[in-house]
Amino acid sequence: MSKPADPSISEAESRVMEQLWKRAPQGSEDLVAALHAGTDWHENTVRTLLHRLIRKGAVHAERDGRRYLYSPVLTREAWQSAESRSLLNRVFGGRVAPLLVHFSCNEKLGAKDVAELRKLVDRLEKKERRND
Amino acid sequence: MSKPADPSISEAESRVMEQLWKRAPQGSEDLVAALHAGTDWHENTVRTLLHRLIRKGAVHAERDGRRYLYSPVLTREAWQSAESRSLLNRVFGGRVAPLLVHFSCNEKLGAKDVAELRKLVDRLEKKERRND
DNA sequence: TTGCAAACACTACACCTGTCGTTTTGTTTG
DNA sequence: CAAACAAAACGACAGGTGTAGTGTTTGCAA
Repeated sequence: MSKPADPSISEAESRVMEQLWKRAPQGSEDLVAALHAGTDWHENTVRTLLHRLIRKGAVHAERDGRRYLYSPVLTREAWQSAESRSLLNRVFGGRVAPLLVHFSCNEKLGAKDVAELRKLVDRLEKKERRND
Repeated sequence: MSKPADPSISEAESRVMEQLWKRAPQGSEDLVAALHAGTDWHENTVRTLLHRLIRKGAVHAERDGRRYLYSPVLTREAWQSAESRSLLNRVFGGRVAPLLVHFSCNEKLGAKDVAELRKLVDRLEKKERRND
């Protein structure tokens, strides 16, 4: 039943995960290439990060002839959830509203974003009325 | 003109900042007491964190007789902004909407939160209409 | 079978963090 | 003034991170 994959992924490690979330499984050569465009990491750097991710249970490696194919175990959604929750607790005392207000006020929201938000609020209010 | 106070505050350090944001200036004794309730940190731990915060430019210390009084330089808002932006970029590719959707869907929002959100959306829409 | 390059594994190292222990120093008081 | 004490400064140490260098295995070509 393999541990729940401790999601304490470091910044650099998350870059590797991003590649794996885009496409999997991948050999390290592809990963190195993809990451070299954008980070200039040495190929050993990528391998080290892969090892650490495997040790953390976030990535799975299976042999394929002379090399390995790597796949993500931790899902992007689970990671986003964990990171978001961490921010929420660390920075906003666990309360969602201040965070939403902060983002809405301080980040530029396009019309699309606002529309999205409005739909959301509508849904939330409907749900609320339903089970009050 | 003192540097802009690199906001890379660690988890433990932020606990100290929280105390200073509540009340400032404070002597280390008060800080130690306040933090001991809740963290069980040794008094030297708190002092070390204070020093690191000073070195980072996030806290200012001024002599007061035989001890120091500490005050925050970095504001809570600036810190929240920096942390939020970091999450946004690291985890959500810099796009706000997915983040808002994530929080709204995955965290339990109380009626108060929803009301808050609604006011927000109203304001945003009004602003939008005003300058379109 | 043997040697080679590719792919992988192991080691390194400096800096950050969490968490104190130890030494210095500036004050207060006998 | 000197001893004692408290506050602060400095040092420490293990574990994580960013970023690689060096050693080792191995499937394949000759």
